[in-house]
Amino acid sequence: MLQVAYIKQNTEEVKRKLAKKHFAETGLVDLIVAKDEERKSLTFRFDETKAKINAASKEIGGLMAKGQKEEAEGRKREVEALKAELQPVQQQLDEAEKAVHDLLIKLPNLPADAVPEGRTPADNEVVRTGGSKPELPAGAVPHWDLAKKYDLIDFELGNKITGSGFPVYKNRGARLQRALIQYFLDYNTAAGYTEFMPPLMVNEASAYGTGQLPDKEGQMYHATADNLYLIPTAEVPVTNIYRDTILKEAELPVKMTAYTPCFRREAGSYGKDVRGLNRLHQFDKVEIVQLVAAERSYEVLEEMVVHVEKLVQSLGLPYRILRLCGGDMGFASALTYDFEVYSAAQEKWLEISSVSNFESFQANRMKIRYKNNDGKTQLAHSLNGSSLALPRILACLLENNQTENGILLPPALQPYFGGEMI
RNA sequence: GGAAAGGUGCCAGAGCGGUCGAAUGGGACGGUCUCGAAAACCGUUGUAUGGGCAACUGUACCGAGGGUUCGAAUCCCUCCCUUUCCGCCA
Repeated sequence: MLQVAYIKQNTEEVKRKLAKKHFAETGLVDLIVAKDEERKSLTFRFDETKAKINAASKEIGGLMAKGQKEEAEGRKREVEALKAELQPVQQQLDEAEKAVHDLLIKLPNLPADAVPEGRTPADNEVVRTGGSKPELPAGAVPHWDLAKKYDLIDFELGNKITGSGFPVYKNRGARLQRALIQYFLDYNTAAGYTEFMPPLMVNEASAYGTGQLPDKEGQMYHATADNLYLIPTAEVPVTNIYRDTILKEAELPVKMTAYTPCFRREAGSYGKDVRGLNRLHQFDKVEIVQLVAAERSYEVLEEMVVHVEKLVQSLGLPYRILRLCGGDMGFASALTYDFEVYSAAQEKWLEISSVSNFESFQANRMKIRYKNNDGKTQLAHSLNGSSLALPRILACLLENNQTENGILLPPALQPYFGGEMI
């Protein structure tokens, strides 16, 4: 959520930046400014009247103590009148506050200057590429065939137990998942991230905090009997650890990592790219989250990108890093880098990580603040990224490393898996 | 699921319906002392939002939302949550 004060001071800039994100309703900006002015003057009137009432009530206390009953009664009638006067003001004030808030949460975060212009994924900017596309042996097949051939994943069984998009990993497929999770977590903790195992269900306040609610409600599985949501990413419970807290600047940066399954209803998913592991309702992911001082967030973003990049490199996968254009970015993000790896048999780039700086957008919703060294309290900046999402990594590992004798695992993974080949 | 208790500041923990933003203790921070540290002593230790150049000051906030009252942390109602005991159970 953007800060009203910022919007009021930089109205034109806000509109221009929203346009870059292809946010259509820039008229909301003027509405917010107007509503907030209304809120402010109502607040003034409310406070003024309330101050009179409080003062009079105090006097009544004194008069009663001295036994001056008639005087007290007189003051009481005055207060009654003031209260009648206050009542409609209070009502209007409540409405104005709610209106400002309801408008504010409709605005997406502003894109950073580095964000490329553009509307669709085709406009994303390739920042770097690495690795090289492998020469596949004759008769190379996509991962869903390999998964069957080596008995690693049973998609049909998942259909039976739950439904499509819930694969069952088995044998060395399950073992490889475990190895990847362990490897990713070790890699992250070695870089100073503290490991968490958070709840996989969150309450409304948490889902609101990271921006899943109110707009993206359809994306989450909702346990209505208890009003809890299955997490679409570890970002939700992990970032919410610090909801409503004021840190000391010395405590920053807060670096957290967590492995969790992620659940996505993907309500609006188009029937494309859904084969095999490409798009699932439940998948595993290791996430990294940082809370940092405002001045440092872009520096940290680059650090996180390099961190993820080295991890991808260690898996020996061909990859590219994209800077997302205004139209393709997420609602809450100010700058996002997507990582894609090349799935050689499908001949497709698959997104396996998204690293974003949210600046103070999430922190403002969650009230994550820090007291800086001058003693001033301000909003922290939050960042997160996948490090990494498992299914598509698995798909690439299988496809890119297939040989006639089996699948050769990258050296970094072998000790975790306990073998070289599948 | 049944029964009971309770939700107050960073934590613990007081709080006859009026002067309570809230005692006290601990912690943290600053200072005195010290070669340095500990101890001791002194001081500081809210958030949000208005007004003011500032000093300062108004308002709101004691789980959330309503209500009673001139006045609510204190009384009433609803909801949420926590703890303990019983039941069930990995």
